[in-house]
Formats: sequence, structure tokens, C-alpha cells
Amino acid sequence: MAGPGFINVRLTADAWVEELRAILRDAGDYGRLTVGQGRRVNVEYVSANPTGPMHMGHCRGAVVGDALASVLEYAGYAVTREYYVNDAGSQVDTLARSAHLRYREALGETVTIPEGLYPGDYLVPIGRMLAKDYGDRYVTAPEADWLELFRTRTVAAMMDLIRADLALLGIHHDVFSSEAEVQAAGRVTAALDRLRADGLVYQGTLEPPKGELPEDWEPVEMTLFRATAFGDDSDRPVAKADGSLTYFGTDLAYHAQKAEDADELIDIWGADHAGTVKRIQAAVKALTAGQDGIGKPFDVKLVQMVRLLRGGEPMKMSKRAGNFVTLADVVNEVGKDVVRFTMLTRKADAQMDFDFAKVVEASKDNPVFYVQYAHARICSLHRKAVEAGMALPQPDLSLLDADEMALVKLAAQFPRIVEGAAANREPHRIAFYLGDLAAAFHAGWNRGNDDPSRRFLMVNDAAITAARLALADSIGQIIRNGLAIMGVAAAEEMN
RNA sequence: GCACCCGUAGCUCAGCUGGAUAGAGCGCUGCCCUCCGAAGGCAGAGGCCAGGGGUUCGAAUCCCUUCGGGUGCGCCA
Repeated sequence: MAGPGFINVRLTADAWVEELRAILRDAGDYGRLTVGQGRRVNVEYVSANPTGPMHMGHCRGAVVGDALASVLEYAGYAVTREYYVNDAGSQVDTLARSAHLRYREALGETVTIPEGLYPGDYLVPIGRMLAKDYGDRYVTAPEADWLELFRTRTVAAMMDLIRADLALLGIHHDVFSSEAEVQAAGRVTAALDRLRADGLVYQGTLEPPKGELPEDWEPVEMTLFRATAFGDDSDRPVAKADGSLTYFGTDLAYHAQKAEDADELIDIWGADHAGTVKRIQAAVKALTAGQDGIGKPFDVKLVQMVRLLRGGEPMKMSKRAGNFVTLADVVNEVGKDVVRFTMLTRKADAQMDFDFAKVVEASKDNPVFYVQYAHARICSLHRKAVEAGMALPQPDLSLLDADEMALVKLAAQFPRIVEGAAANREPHRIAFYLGDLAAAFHAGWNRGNDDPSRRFLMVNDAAITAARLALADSIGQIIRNGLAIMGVAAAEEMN
């Protein structure tokens, strides 16, 4: 005993040697866990509105969600990657009208995009496509004739654009769910009827907000969900005074839909939606609670905004002018791996700066580079050994010294890191761990600079080289496994 | 006014399902480059973990509270 509640257990060197063998044997599967027990987890992320291409505001949520999905898979969950397409609100009508203008433009008109419509150039090719398909049939036709058609066509085209952007990041969702389809399938009515039967949906008016009262406040009767019964601060409207659904009204039914095929739900949201977390959690609890009164596990992970910098200077962006930085621009400039890794170098709920200059910097304070560099060094050892014409025997791992075994101990923590990252839904832990592991490996490498007898590659000693290469391989394997979870390629050479 | 997030080294941040002397990078100080890849390396200084209270054998970690930042706040999506 070493103090209360403490029992010191010292594993023998053999145990660590055995772990090293396990890393090399299990290779790409080392660190895979069964803690998920095959439970079905639905991870919904990105879900950007289909009104334009992906911009950098979407990027972090996309990467965090995707990496989280991978971590959970690695930990033994059955994961569904899902994207919710908001194709039912007034914004997609606005999109259709914007596309209609571009359609007229494609037929020769000179158009100006009025305030309130989407001015982006990305609608120009959509306009051309519509012109090609429909000729001048809808130029002067009343809106009712073309709105639905143009909406459908344009949303489909936008989703193609978004899927292409996501593919640049290596992100592919399993399921795309449509808000319009959730409504058309009668799921909203069904969900609201159920809740109404339980007294959780009712006609009523909301209390005016505390504090400063809005000028034009008038009590209005609408359809409300009793969110206060589940810890929210106020009941929340599911249908407006005119009877049309609110966003929340459909979202609630959508979550009920997801819950049908999943044991657990996770949403990845931008932090600007933090204010609506409680109501959706209340809704999921109400809709999924069984006889025990406990709903299905449902986490909402908030992802903070990313500030874009170039050489320390914030980049000016104006959404109105439509000159936002697109995701494609950034990926094309710095590469998928840099974007993905960097997005995971901070915990999701902390704000982050993304500096175009720093993320590609080849230095020790750039973990993207440092981890890649470690892997490249490990790969280079084999090339060097071959060049030196060495014939390596079966490694005798008992030749490794205490410093080298310390590296094995760190590598052997990988499964626990995966477990923690999965349990806490924090994929950034993988990135930090890889940074630590890479640093430890580099330190080991550097020992060889001070003392040549401690180099990994000892041309005159095949036995020790074989053992040390086995050690290096195990580190390389862990780096590959970790990077694979993050969706980052492991470089074999640095340029 | 209410809710949520945050407050850890000079700076940027890890650590938070409670556990042994609180970690990293930058910056700072001092050494080190005929040497497997020095696009660096080693060592050191630097912290009442915002303040206060509580739970516990034990708290940066959990609870309450104060202060200080950020965000959101009736039928927008």
C-alpha cells in the first residue's frame, strides 16, 4: 500500500514485451475494443443547410463528427453517420427563387439579385442546367408553377455540391434524411399526437421573456411542447399561430425517427445553437422514454467557432457579400490531412484559431507535422536497413532497455485512450495522445544523436537493430491506427 | 433577468467518469550541431488550477456561491 486507496502493481518487463508483440500481431486492429458491445449509435453531423457550398464554419463540426464516429466504431459500436437535410423551410424557397433568377439569366436576361436572395455564383451553373432542361417554359410563369420543381432540383444540386465538398475531407455519410420527407411521411403528426395524448403537447401562450420585454410583444396562442417537464426553461412552440410547423416541430419528429433504429443518438451542433439543446433533449426524452421513464441516451456535442487567420491577421468575411471562405478553398490550399488533424487539436467546445501559415509549418509546435514526421522517420529506418543490406533476425525483445520499454508503455496506453475518447465523445484525445507518443519517439531518436550506441539502426549489430526496429514498428503502428481514426493519412516520407 | 460554455505557467492550450510531486508547446535562461533525417536536442526557472464554501481518506476534477469573459434567449432555420 502506498497511501489510502492505493495498491502499487508493478508489471514485469515480460508483460510489456508481451504487449509489444500484441501491437505487432494485431497491427491495424490493436486498440480495437468491444466496450461498445455492438450498440447502435447514430451520429448526426454537418447537416448544413442545402443553400450553398460548405464554408469553413461547417468544417470543424464535420471533422469532429466524423472522427467521433470512427472512434466509436473502433470502440465496438455499430455507427450510422447521418446528415439531416433541411429541405423544407422557407430558406429552400428562397433558394429556389434565387435559382429561378439564375435560370432567367442563363436565358439571356440581365438580372440583379435582390437583398434577401442568395447571391452566390454557385447558382449560375444551376440556372444553366434548369435552362437547358426546361427552356423558357417558366420564365414568365407564376411562381406556383415552378417553385416546387426548382426547389427540388436546386436542393438536389446543392446536396451534390455538399457531398463533393465533404468527399474532399474524406467524409461520407451513410444516411441523408430529408426534413420534407419526415413531414410527408406523417411523422410529425404522429409524434405530436403521441405527445398530445400524454399531455405534453397543448395549445397555449408563452410567458413573455423575463428581463427586457420585446417592443411588439403580444400573447399568441400556438401549439406548445411541454419542455419544462424535462428540465427546459420554457415550453417550446412546435407549430406557429397559423398552424404551420416550426423547425423544432419537425426536428422533434426527426429525432424520434432516428431513435427507432438506434440505441443511442449523438448530434454535433455549432455552438450558436446551444440555446436549443435543452428542448431537443427534452423532446427525445419524452419520445423515447420507456416504462422506466428513462429515454435513450442522447448527447448533443457543441462545436465552437473557428477563427480564420492568415499570418496572425484575422480574415475578413462577409456573409452578405457572399465572399466567405469555402471549405474547398481551404482543403485545396493546405490539404485534407492538415485540415482534419488541426480541427482535432483542440477540444470541441473550446474556440480555435486556424492560421493558414501555422498549420503547414514544419516545426515542433505543429503537431500535424510532428506526428507525421515521427511516422516518416520510422518508415525511413526500414529503407535504411535495406540500403545497408542488413539481414535482420527474429527480434529478441529482451534486448530493449528501460528507456525503450518506457516507449512501449506509452504505446500500450492506446486502447485506453480510445476508450476514453469514445466514452467522453472526445476525438481530440487521439490527436493529443499521438502528439505525446510522437514526442516520446523523437526523444528516443535523439538519444541516438548524443550516443551513437543508442540508435535504432546499428549497422554492425543486427540483433539489437532487429529489436529496436520492432519497437519503432510498434510506435508506427499506433500512429497509423490513431491517424486512421482521425481520418488522416500516415506519411511515409516528408517532402 | 434566465440558460449554456469558459476561467490551469507571461502566452496558446491539455488534464476534468476524483487518486500519488498539476503537463505540453511558445517565450525566457544555460549548455549542445564532424553523429540513424539538428525542418533541432538536453537541462532549468516559472502555477494558492479566478476567489470562497461544501462533499470525501483524497478535489484542477463533483456540488453551492461570488467575481470575471463569451454565447443564446417568443411563432428563425
